[in-house]
Amino acid sequence: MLQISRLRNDRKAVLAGLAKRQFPEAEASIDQLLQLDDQRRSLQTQLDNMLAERNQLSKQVGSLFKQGKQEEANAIREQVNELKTSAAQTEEQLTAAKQQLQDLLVKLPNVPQASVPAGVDEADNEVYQEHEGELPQLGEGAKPHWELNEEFRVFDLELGVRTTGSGFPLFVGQGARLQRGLINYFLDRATAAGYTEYVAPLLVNEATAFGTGSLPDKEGQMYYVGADDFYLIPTAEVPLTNIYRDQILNESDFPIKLTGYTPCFRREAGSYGAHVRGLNRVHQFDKVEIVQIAHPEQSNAIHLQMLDQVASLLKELELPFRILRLCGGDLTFASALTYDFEVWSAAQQRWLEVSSVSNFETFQSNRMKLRYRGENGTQLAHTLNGSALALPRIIAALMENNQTADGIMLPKVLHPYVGLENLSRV
RNA sequence: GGUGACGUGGGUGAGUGGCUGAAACCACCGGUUUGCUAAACCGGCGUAGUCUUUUAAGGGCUACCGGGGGUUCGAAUCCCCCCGUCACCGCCA
Repeated sequence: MLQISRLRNDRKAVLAGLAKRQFPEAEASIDQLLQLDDQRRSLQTQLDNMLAERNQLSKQVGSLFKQGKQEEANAIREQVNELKTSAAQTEEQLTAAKQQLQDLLVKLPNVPQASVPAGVDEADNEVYQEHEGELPQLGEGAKPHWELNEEFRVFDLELGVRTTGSGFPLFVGQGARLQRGLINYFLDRATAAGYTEYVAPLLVNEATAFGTGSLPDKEGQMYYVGADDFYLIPTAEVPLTNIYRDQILNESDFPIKLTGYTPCFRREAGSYGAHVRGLNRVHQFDKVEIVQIAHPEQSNAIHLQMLDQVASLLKELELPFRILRLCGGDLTFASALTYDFEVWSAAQQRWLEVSSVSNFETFQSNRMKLRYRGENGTQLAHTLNGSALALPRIIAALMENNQTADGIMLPKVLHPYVGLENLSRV
């Protein structure tokens, strides 16, 4: 959520930023917001004045009663009663204005940073870091992971259909073991980098879903448990970042680094068709997330450190990858700057997104009221997060890129974690 | 799920209708004292909104004592609903 003061003081820059997102209604929206805010302030002042008068009169009533001046006291009581009626009206108007303001404000997406390229969709993303060297070539007969899976049975989608529905894979035997090994490996690397590990709830309340910006923007994309009014988390970012909701930190608390492994649940409504085969797109998947709460002046540097963290994982996994800087049109609602990591799938001959690392600046913290005490009083902190990493596509890429006649070779770093050097045909 | 007790500032904890945005203590910050550290002493110390030509520091007002609603001239204090914590009972991986 953007701050009204920013819309007011920095209108031009905000508009220029939002233009990169293909958000044509920005100008009308902002004008209306500023108008509503003027209205809100004037009503607030009116109401405050009425309440001040009421308070003062009420005090008089008290002392008049003590002096035994009943009649005078009763006269003032009358007066206050009249005042109460008009104050109630003003308050109603104020509440309405605030509500309108809020409803409009939460629909404005974050302002992209200057470095974000303008653009409509993923075709306009900018390659931030190209893959070094040649992309690996597989021999004749190389198979995509869903075909390999027929021989290796790493996962089972049909079993998922039986228990739940499409897009809920089960991992089986060596596949389950690989999954468990990857989670431990990712968590070990995160904690080694100073992130504190949490095991967080997978169901969150509305305030939490709102805090990170999943509501109202992604309402239909989250699974919702109506009986208890809970949402299934689409990422560990949601519970982890909200740990600090409504907090006022000290500058010395920075940086705050959190990590956690969770399953993630996404309805992915409307995303059927091409490129959703096998593990490419599923409703439930596992992910290790890293989150940082940062001082505003440090968030961009921290963002780059987080990129290094993710890059080092992919290097150790020996997977060819590149880093994209997302264009305005591809940026998620809450993000000011996002880098995507894509791993090359040699068998599918395409890049698969495996991680997204974003700086939200004050967009989430303004919703969460996550502040710190700084030199200029209390101000909003910055929040950042990234996947380090999401499992299914990593598994897909490992399967595809490392297929040999002797099985699927696992990178060295995973040997102790998985207890296997390669996956075998079953 | 049932019954009971409770929910006050970063913490402990006073406060049952006006003089309480809230005592006291602890923590924290600044200072005095001090070989160093500690102790002692003095001072400061909530958040948010709004108004204000405050040169700057600021000042005024409003709201907030789990959340929402009500009673009253006036609510942390009384009433109702909800949420949470704890204890016991029930159920249970």
